[in-house]
Amino acid sequence: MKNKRMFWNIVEKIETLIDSGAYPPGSRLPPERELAESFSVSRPTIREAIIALEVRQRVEVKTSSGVYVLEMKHNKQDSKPVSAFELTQARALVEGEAAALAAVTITEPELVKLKLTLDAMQNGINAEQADREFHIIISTATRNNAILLSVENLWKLRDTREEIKSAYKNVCSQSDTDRLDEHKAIYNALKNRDSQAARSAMHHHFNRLINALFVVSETKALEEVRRKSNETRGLYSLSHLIN
Amino acid sequence: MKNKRMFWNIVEKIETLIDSGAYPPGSRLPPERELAESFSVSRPTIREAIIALEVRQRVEVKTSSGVYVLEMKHNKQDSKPVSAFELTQARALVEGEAAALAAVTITEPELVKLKLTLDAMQNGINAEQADREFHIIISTATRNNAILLSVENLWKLRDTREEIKSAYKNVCSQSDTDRLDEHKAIYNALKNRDSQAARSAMHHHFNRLINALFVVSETKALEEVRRKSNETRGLYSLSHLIN
DNA sequence: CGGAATCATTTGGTAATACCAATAGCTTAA
DNA sequence: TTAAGCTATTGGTATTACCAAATGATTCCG
Repeated sequence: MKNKRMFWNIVEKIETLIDSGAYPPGSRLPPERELAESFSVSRPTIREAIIALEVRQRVEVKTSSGVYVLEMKHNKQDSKPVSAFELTQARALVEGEAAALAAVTITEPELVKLKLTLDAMQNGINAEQADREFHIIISTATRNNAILLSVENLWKLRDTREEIKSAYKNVCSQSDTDRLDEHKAIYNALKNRDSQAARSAMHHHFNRLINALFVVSETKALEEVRRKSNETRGLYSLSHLIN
Repeated sequence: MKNKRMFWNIVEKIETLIDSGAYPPGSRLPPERELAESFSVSRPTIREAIIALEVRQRVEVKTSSGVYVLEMKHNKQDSKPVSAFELTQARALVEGEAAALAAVTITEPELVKLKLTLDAMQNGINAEQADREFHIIISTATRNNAILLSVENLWKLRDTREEIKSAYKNVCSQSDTDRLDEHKAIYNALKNRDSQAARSAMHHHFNRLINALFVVSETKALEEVRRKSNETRGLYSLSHLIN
């Protein structure tokens, strides 16, 4: 445990103090010497911790005046909560359009690479990796970096939210064959340069995912949760997109 | 100049050295004591600089071994070039779907707020601000934070890329009335809860934008050609032969 | 001769201390 | 009452020392 250097512990403690409200934004931290004594470490260690906090934009150091707590805007939790359902719906919309666009812009080499991810997934080796590549290749094939960035951002969202990751984990491990079939359908649509079919296949792909997520959440939840689930099902429906 | 604390200067110097290739990723930096001597500062100052670099994920410190340069993945390189065309196309797709979804989820208060942005735009006060609010309100109305985040990210892209900002500036300043009419069309579609119409109206909105961007870029390209031809005209001039 | 144990050196980690410079608050003098 | 100046506070930097872990060379044993 003590493998971490001392100053990281101090950083953690000070951050905890700040978050707890002991030192609200704008207020001044105790002098370095005091902190050193109260944490039973030397002053250099305290300085290192403060510098780490400064680089993280949690505090601002004013020479000869003190260390002041900053408002945390850009760095931390301005991130609105995003559920697995929201993420999936967003992916359906964005990647559906990406697929429709890619159908007319995808190149032969990219089709080959897509096929490779299908094979990898079929063989069960690195299925998750293959899944990600599949979607990224399609986004790249749009020849539009803004779209690629959007899709990548949604993946990043999936990676950073623990609850989303676990929800996806439950779903993906079950229905490997479904996923593979859907990827094949998307691939075929792209190969045929059929925008409509590509979009539709992508929508079905995510629609199945959303339903699976609901099944999982319903299975896991108690009666009351199930009731709420049914209420929100309408909210995240893709029915307006699916014929 | 020397207002900045010493260690920031050191951070800068070391980063420059790393970027210059003197210390490629994976390589080890000189020992702290050496760095201290070569930069003519004390060892604590070097340590502070290294800690700043560590927090920034530029280097990794291995106790008793050395500090090693990291691959810079997360921080930099999202610098894929994005043109105004790509951004606009992406916005058309994403916000088109957002509008279609919002048509069935938007609330009355949100419709009122949308109307207010129309009025503001009509009066010409803070037109840009009103424009942004219009699109953000619709994204919010989807009840999907993942979609809202995607739209916000695209706006952020617009704000951070200088060339995109100027391109948009040229276009927006011209066709105020077009933009207002299109916003009204979108608003009406949402008010009528017509998904198809909302998507279509949003697409038309961005389609006009793309066309306008083309006109601008063609104009600029023409100017560029003319400028270059004037340059080369001098270069290949025969005037010195002609009395 | 070769592999493994050992030891010394290197290198970062932490502490203690001293002094400097800028700030901020208080005191004092006009 | 106000402004000037002084002083204690506080961060900035340097120096020194010692510790612990990692590394590499050396040596010893099989």
